[in-house]
Amino acid sequence: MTERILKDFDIVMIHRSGQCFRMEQTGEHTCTVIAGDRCIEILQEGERCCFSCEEEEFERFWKPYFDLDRDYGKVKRQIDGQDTYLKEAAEKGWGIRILRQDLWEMIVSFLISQQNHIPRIRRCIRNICERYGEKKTAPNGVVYYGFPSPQALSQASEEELRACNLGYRSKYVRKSAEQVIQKEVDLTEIKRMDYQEAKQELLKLYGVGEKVADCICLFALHHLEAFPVDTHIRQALEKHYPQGFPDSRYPGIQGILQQYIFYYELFFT
DNA sequence: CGCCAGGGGAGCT
DNA sequence: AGCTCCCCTGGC
Repeated sequence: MTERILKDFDIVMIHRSGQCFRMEQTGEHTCTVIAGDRCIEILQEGERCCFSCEEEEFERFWKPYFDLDRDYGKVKRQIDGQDTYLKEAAEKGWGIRILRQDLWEMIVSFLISQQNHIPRIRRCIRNICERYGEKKTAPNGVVYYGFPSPQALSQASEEELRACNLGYRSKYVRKSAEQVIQKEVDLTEIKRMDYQEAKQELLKLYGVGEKVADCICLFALHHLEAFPVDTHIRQALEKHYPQGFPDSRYPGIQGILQQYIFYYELFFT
């Protein structure tokens, strides 16, 4: 068990922001998070947070995972005081953080996300994990499934993936898995690249376009300058930033602001 | 019940 | 650059 007082961190907000599809809210103040081959329970009451892991694992894995070394208060203070819309969005989205999730998992998750709702994305991912992932048991006895490897997913037939509810995205997942295995796209290399290079490389994957590539850059590679534009964001930009989002004012934190806007549009409009 | 949009992208023109 | 189809679930 690890206890911390954490400012600007709200586990329920992170869950609701929909960047992590393997997070489950189990109570008013509790969440379960599965990341890679780990599973953790988190209890939060105000700024008091309890993580069901040892100090060492918390420091080495979960602290970077939840981006706890970054000062999000500083991000808030950088927002243009005249920009009431963005200030409001940041206020309502307070506690959200940009996670550092697994690269392959984000590729598959955002391939599945297209033309899809968050509850269904979650269900699709649960299906493929239960079918193709490795079954594991947490120290507290909870059974969970790891995320299926590229090998495991490339061996699934398109029909089987459709049975997991992926629909026409099945062939995207299969082909991308194949491209990764063949090192046509090298995931290890991508992790070393800067934002622009990584994005170009990700666009080679079948089924990955601009928006999905940006989501992967943001949620797996932690390139905070990535600003994924989906239908919600596009509408918000047209309405509030007819001359375009002021990128140059917010170098290296656009992705965080995008999450505030996305969350605000999803829940408050 | 029917209708329709929903965290896009590929494959045409 | 613009258009159509991909699939299917939840909300109205």
